Amino acid sequence: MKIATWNINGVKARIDNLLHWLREAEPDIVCLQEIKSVDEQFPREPIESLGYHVETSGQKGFNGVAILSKLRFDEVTRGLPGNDADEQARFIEGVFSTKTGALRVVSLYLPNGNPVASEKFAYKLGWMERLEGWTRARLALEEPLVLAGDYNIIPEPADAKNADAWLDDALYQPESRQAFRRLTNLGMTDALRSVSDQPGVYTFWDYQAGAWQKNNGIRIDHLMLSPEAADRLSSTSVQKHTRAWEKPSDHVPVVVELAA
DNA sequence: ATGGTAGCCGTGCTA
Repeated sequence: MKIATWNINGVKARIDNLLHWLREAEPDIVCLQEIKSVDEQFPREPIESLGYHVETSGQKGFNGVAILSKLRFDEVTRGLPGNDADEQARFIEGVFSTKTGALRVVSLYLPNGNPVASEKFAYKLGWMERLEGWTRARLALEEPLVLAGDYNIIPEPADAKNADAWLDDALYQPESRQAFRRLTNLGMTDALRSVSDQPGVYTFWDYQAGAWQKNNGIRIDHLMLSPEAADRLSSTSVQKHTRAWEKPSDHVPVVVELAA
């Protein structure tokens, strides 16, 4: 079972790349972020033609998440609970039936939070607090759970080419990193980190200032696994080659393979 | 080096 996350940075602008990658990598479940599309405009037909079921939570212009799955959805839930005033499309949960039981997969797009001295950073921290509460409740189910997405968090210095350059950035604030660690402390496993703690594994390279050419990247796209999912983790992969494609997203897909 | 690029949608906002 191959489960992927990819911040696509505009699904309509990226549809050719997405279809090419789906054919090449053949993932079973794909979590997309920043689809930047309303649900009605999401290019679902060519994706469905490749054998995927499609569930979206979009909004106009920015944000928006989706899950593509070769398995049928048993349940779909949109939105992270805990703030009725929050209208940003950043969270969608799908439940699937596998040979070994239920599998829960979330596609999340955590707020960027910049600039730090703004209500945007407070929104980010509030969102993370809600995510922590949601995760604690879901962990009580003792099911395989994959929380996949763009966390907009650099967990450790080794997750940036030049961590010092991010000291004033919301992605690398102590509060952001602490909130990420709280997910780990609840029992969630950072899939990539658990396979290797080698530095220099990045998932995002800015379009600006030749970041890709200089390998000036950061690791901010994460798949967090419940114990029941982590027990089945067999491999991980960062699909770095897609960053060199024509019209690339600034993020690349990250894939985990779970046994059975 | 306080710029630079990209998407969406409309001439600004978000990242």
